Amino acid sequence: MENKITMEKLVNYCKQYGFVFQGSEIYGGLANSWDYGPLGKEIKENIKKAWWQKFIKEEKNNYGLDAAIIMNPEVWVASGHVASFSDPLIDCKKCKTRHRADKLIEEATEGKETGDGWSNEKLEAYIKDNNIYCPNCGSNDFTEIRQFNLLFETHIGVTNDTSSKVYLRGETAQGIFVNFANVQRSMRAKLPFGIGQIGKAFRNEITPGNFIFRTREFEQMELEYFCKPGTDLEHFNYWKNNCMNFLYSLGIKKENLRYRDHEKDELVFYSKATTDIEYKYPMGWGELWGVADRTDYDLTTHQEHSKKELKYLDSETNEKYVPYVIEPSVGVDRLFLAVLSDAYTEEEIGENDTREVLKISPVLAPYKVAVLPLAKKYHSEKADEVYSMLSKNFMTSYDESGSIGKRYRRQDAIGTPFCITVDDETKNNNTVTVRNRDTMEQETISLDEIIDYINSKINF
RNA sequence: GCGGAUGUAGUUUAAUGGUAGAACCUCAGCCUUCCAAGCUGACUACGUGGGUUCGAUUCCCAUCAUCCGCUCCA
Repeated sequence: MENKITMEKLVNYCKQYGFVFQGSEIYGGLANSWDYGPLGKEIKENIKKAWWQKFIKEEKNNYGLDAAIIMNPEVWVASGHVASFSDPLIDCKKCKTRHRADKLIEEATEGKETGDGWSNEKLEAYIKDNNIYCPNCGSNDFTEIRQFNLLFETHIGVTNDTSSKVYLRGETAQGIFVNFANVQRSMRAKLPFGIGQIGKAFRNEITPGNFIFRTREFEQMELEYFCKPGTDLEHFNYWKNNCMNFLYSLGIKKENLRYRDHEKDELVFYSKATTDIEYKYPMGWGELWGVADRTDYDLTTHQEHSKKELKYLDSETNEKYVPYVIEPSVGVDRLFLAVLSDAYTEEEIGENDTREVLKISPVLAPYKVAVLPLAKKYHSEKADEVYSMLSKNFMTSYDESGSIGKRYRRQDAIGTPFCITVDDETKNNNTVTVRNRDTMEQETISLDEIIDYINSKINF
């Protein structure tokens, strides 16, 4: 039975309840920028906390890092981002198709000229002088070449001279690679070990879209797991499984998850093998988590460019080598999108009655508990006390407006797992009624036990 | 970046060359002691900027944003 939410509905839902708003909305927005509202911020934080718990805290040999967003620009030259993040693109004025200028030349000359490393002027001149035609419509009326560099550029200092040009990081991974030796030494780490990082990355995507699925500013949770060459496949498979199990543990439905191995011709140049964990988003299957065997590409290239040795001395064999690295990389925003679209449900209860329920894991729920005085007039004061007590332990919501049923529905819609009703019994016997989001069942619990009770249900 | 479509309260929508009506939501009051009750009232909208016109939410242009397709996707 498919109960899949449409993207349009999800966007409205997110706005309505304060999960995600359009960025800079009162100024007409900014394309593909989104702001996380009060509830979205909580979920995002919980997602990051869960990842950190699983991939850093609970792994004996994994360490955390928080590297700078703006790095020495040489980092991006070394990594290959500056060169291959930018393609010389050219548009056919007649049929409006877009082509890569170097590929046009390569195809037209059947490989005699590749256009590799040519300046834009040279590419343009060659296309003009040699009457290279648009493969789509046969015209040779092209626009000028435009360089699309996926890295955001900015400048350090007040003058915009090129020497001060820097980039916003296009991935958090490079911060890890350049700190490989620092972490290894300071933590006295032995292979295999991992370094993980959560942080923002920036890419000037040509076509972002699908809500928060692809944006120009996004947050990554990346682990770089360093290992001895030759053992990489074993670790690759281990992390593939681990990532999938993590998703299961967050309550994401198995039928909405799958592995997809990259084909040989699809692999990026540095990678030996890549498997995506895909999720069935409202718009269809799409990448959620990429697990890549990056070999020793990154450390080797940084070693060459920085002239600093990034080898590991294996104390067992007395060998020195550049470790291989397995990279499981997931976007916080994509995981957020997956979690929300997976949890959103419209449930029929009784005849002609539905309730909106966010069946999100209690671990990720923005509010863990809501305090509801049964009758505002008689129970608000006591409910305040209960709120004060709970809010020291949990994200707690408070609502005294409307009927009790209405308030349950509001909490259902934002995924609060427990509603605590304060009534005369609370005043007289120190007990509250706890109502469960999923079962809609109630039980009576003493106020003395309530914190332990909730804790037992929401811990990861 | 190209092509197409769209743009009215938070949401869904109605009508109109003479500045807009509703439903849901929200809020307040009355009522109400456990699953969207009722009554009364309140708040809130023509994406933005130009142009045509006596007068534009309506027509035209630009712009911004969203959606679909193309392109791209370290």
